[in-house]
Amino acid sequence: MPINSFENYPMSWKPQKPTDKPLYFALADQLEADIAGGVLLPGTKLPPYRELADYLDVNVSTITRAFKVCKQKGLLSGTIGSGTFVSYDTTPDNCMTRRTDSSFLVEMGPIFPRSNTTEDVICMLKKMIAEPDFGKLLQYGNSEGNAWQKEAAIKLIRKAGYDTTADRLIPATGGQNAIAAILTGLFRTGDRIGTDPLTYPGVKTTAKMLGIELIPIQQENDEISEAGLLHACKNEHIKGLYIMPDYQNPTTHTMSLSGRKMIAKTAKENNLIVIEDGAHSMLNANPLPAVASFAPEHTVYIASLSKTVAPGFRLAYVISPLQYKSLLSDALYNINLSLSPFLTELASRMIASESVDSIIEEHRQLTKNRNRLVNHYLPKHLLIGPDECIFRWLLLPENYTGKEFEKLAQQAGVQVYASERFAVGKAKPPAAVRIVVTAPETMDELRTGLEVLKKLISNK
Amino acid sequence: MPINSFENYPMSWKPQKPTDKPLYFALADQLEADIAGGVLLPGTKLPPYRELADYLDVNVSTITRAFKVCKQKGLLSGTIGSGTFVSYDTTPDNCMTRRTDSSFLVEMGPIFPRSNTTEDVICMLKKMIAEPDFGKLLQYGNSEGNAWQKEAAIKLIRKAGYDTTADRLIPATGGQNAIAAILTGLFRTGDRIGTDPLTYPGVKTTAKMLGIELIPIQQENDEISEAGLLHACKNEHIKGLYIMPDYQNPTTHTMSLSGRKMIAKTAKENNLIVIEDGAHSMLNANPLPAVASFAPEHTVYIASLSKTVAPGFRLAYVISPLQYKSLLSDALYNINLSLSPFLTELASRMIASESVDSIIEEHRQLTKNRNRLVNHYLPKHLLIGPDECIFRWLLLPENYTGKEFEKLAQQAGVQVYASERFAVGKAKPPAAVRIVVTAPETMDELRTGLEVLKKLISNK
DNA sequence: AAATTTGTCTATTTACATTTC
DNA sequence: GGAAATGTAAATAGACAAATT
Repeated sequence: MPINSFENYPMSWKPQKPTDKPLYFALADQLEADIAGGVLLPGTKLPPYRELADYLDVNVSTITRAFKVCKQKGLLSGTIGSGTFVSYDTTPDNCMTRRTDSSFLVEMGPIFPRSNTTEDVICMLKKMIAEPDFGKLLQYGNSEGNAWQKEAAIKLIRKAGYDTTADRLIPATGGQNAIAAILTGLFRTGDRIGTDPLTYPGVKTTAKMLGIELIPIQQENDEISEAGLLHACKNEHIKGLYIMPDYQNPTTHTMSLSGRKMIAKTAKENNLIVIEDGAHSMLNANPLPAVASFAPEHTVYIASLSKTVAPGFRLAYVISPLQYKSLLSDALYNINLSLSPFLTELASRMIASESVDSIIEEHRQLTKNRNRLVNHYLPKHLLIGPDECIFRWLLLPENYTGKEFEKLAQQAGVQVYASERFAVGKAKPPAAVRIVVTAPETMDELRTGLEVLKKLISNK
Repeated sequence: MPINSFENYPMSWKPQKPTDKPLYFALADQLEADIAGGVLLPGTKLPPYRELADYLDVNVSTITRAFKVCKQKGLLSGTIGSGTFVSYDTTPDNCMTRRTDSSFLVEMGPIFPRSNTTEDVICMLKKMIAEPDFGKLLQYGNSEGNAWQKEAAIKLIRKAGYDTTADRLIPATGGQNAIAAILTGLFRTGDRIGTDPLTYPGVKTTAKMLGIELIPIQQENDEISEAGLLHACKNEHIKGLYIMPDYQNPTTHTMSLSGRKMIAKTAKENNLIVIEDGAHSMLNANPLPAVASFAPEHTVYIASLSKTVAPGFRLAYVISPLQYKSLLSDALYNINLSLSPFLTELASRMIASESVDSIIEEHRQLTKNRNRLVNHYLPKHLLIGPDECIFRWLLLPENYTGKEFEKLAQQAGVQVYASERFAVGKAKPPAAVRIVVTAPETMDELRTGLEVLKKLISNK
């Protein structure tokens, strides 16, 4: 029997004690239902384990076990000393690809590059078809890709700030595919990975699916701090760290050289697996060296070739430390079996072609042009991010939350993504939204969208 | 302190008690190392939990926990009453795609279809390139695929024995990709899935990676028996069942109508998720109805379109019960983001084209022709499987194990796959190998391979 | 047929380390 | 700066159920 009566003490959550199901299981279920049902709001502090245990007349460990289930689902986030909180990173609708039913919306939500390579691709295709060996590309391929394809990739990746070798390359069908393979191949349910407090939602959903806990790392000057990282290594036992050093999604922040070196050093000293997502590194004409350059044996680098050069071709490379190569190869094999040799060949030829530099440059120009329009419409002091970045981070006036703004914008016909979509853990996300400047089909559409956003901001 | 001295009792495994690491962890590690190192051979019976606990002077539960880790890795397999055994399903080299360095080998190991559609594809490509909307196929696609593509797929899947609707279809990049998505989306670490005692290795490796335990189901007349399935539901708490009803890999068995109905019925009654792999269903000109036909709300059907019609195009469809649709869509999104719209369009057009029937028929003829040659070389009483199947199951004479035979064949220049590669759990796999008759590039190569196999069989 | 063997599972015990106040 | 609050995790206890003998 409970010793104290808690009827006088306000408890933020009062679960029922079940009779049929296992206790820990039933508690986890109730908690999940109450979070989903809005009974428990993000940021809510839950009662201490011992208090709950006392209230239900069970042992502390039973509470621990119940809460662990929810933590692996990304619903809770706790710290010794301060307590357990409901996470902000609930992701009801996280779809990042274009909705089919929303042609009436100005789309500035999901990240779409806008590069027109149609003519070049057609030209390349015609050449390929005419070659005598074309038929071979329609059979099953080997899983590795061939030598010249890798060399072409290496040449391109060098431009993104990482100089590597062919024996470390493993092809994947796009950056998200690479992330999924890395998380399944190198991590297991219950493992923890550090991230920025706001991070790419594709990592959030995948980690959630696999039961991997994401731990937000404390920042300083908008990037991961040494103290925060060390703290997470020591106290949260993180096994890996996911970062996007160039034009971080969604904050657009580019990590300093010293920050990169610090992460490399810390990774080596604490045997961390750094997952470095180079998704946007190619946008930069003069990128800083990748973290992988400083710690190649502790960094898995993701080079997404589809973004600028060959959109829609679904080709990325994982550049693996030698120690993890076979695990990663196996994981990619388990997920994909093999890539389409035809598509790989086509994408590789595009990458290796003479026009590749001009394609990239053209894309940069287009992005700058669009951003000029964005700068024109939106107030400078609220708009974060350089003109080369294909998305911007828009801070909101007082009394808006990102979520509210997203909804209002949607009602006004413009899709943007609120900061809540990117939030990891219990910390309240800032009032901000991400706007993808290259997503609207035309300049006119972009203008329409910006006008709506401008009006919404001025209203408050 | 241990009460008894076990020095007089032979214990099949005597672990060290560690001092530094956690007990359960260290024990799991030792066990894994000893299995990998050959100290513990497949089939070995380990000491009972209580005996080990007594010997190490720890609690039974500690042993349970240590062994659980290994079970999730597929290394152990235990039953109440009979004890714990080292599994046969160790998979050192399970790569099913063509090796790059083995052009000197006659390849009859991995499953390659051999269908020549080059001319048709070139024709289709030329048409597509000329169309004004071609450029759209090079952008990011929506994740769902469009309506006519789905209709084309449905028409084809109907020929494989399952009549379904477009709202259940989710595209994937090939059958293995579909399996990975189903296992990550609908199952979690620690869940159990029933399989045939010999099953497709792609499921084995993926399950192992995800910590999902595969439970072999007892058979009767070469297919899963009702008693065996019920037993696994009740006692092993399986949450799913993986089956390949047509030309089962590797035994070539095609499941009876009553077997299909039994599985559908049992799945409904026990709320099982049946994963029905239709990989080879299209090989059959008159297939029986799919299990999914009898239990559409409990069966996730995998329709692999790449195998016969569009090899190398990496297109498959997951046909999902409505209750699991969003979980599976999310999982495929997390793994792939989206498919290449270009490749999907190309493959879909091939599937929808008028020549699709003749392509399939041609492939069937080719397979039959090759199998006639196989029948000619190998003894009838050892050779399992119909002439329409692209692989055969070769029983071996006494004193061979599959593994030994595979090795000898390899040394003689022929690659086949031993039964051990397909084995699940502790049961000793039969002495047999799988030979893929469509894998060799030419008829001559096939003949060369068969001559080698024939000689090896006669020698003993 | 009953007793014994054997694995499974939830909940508890206990020690521990960090953060907060 | 020390005590209290708080979460973590390994190991144990004990009830349970199936398979074997």
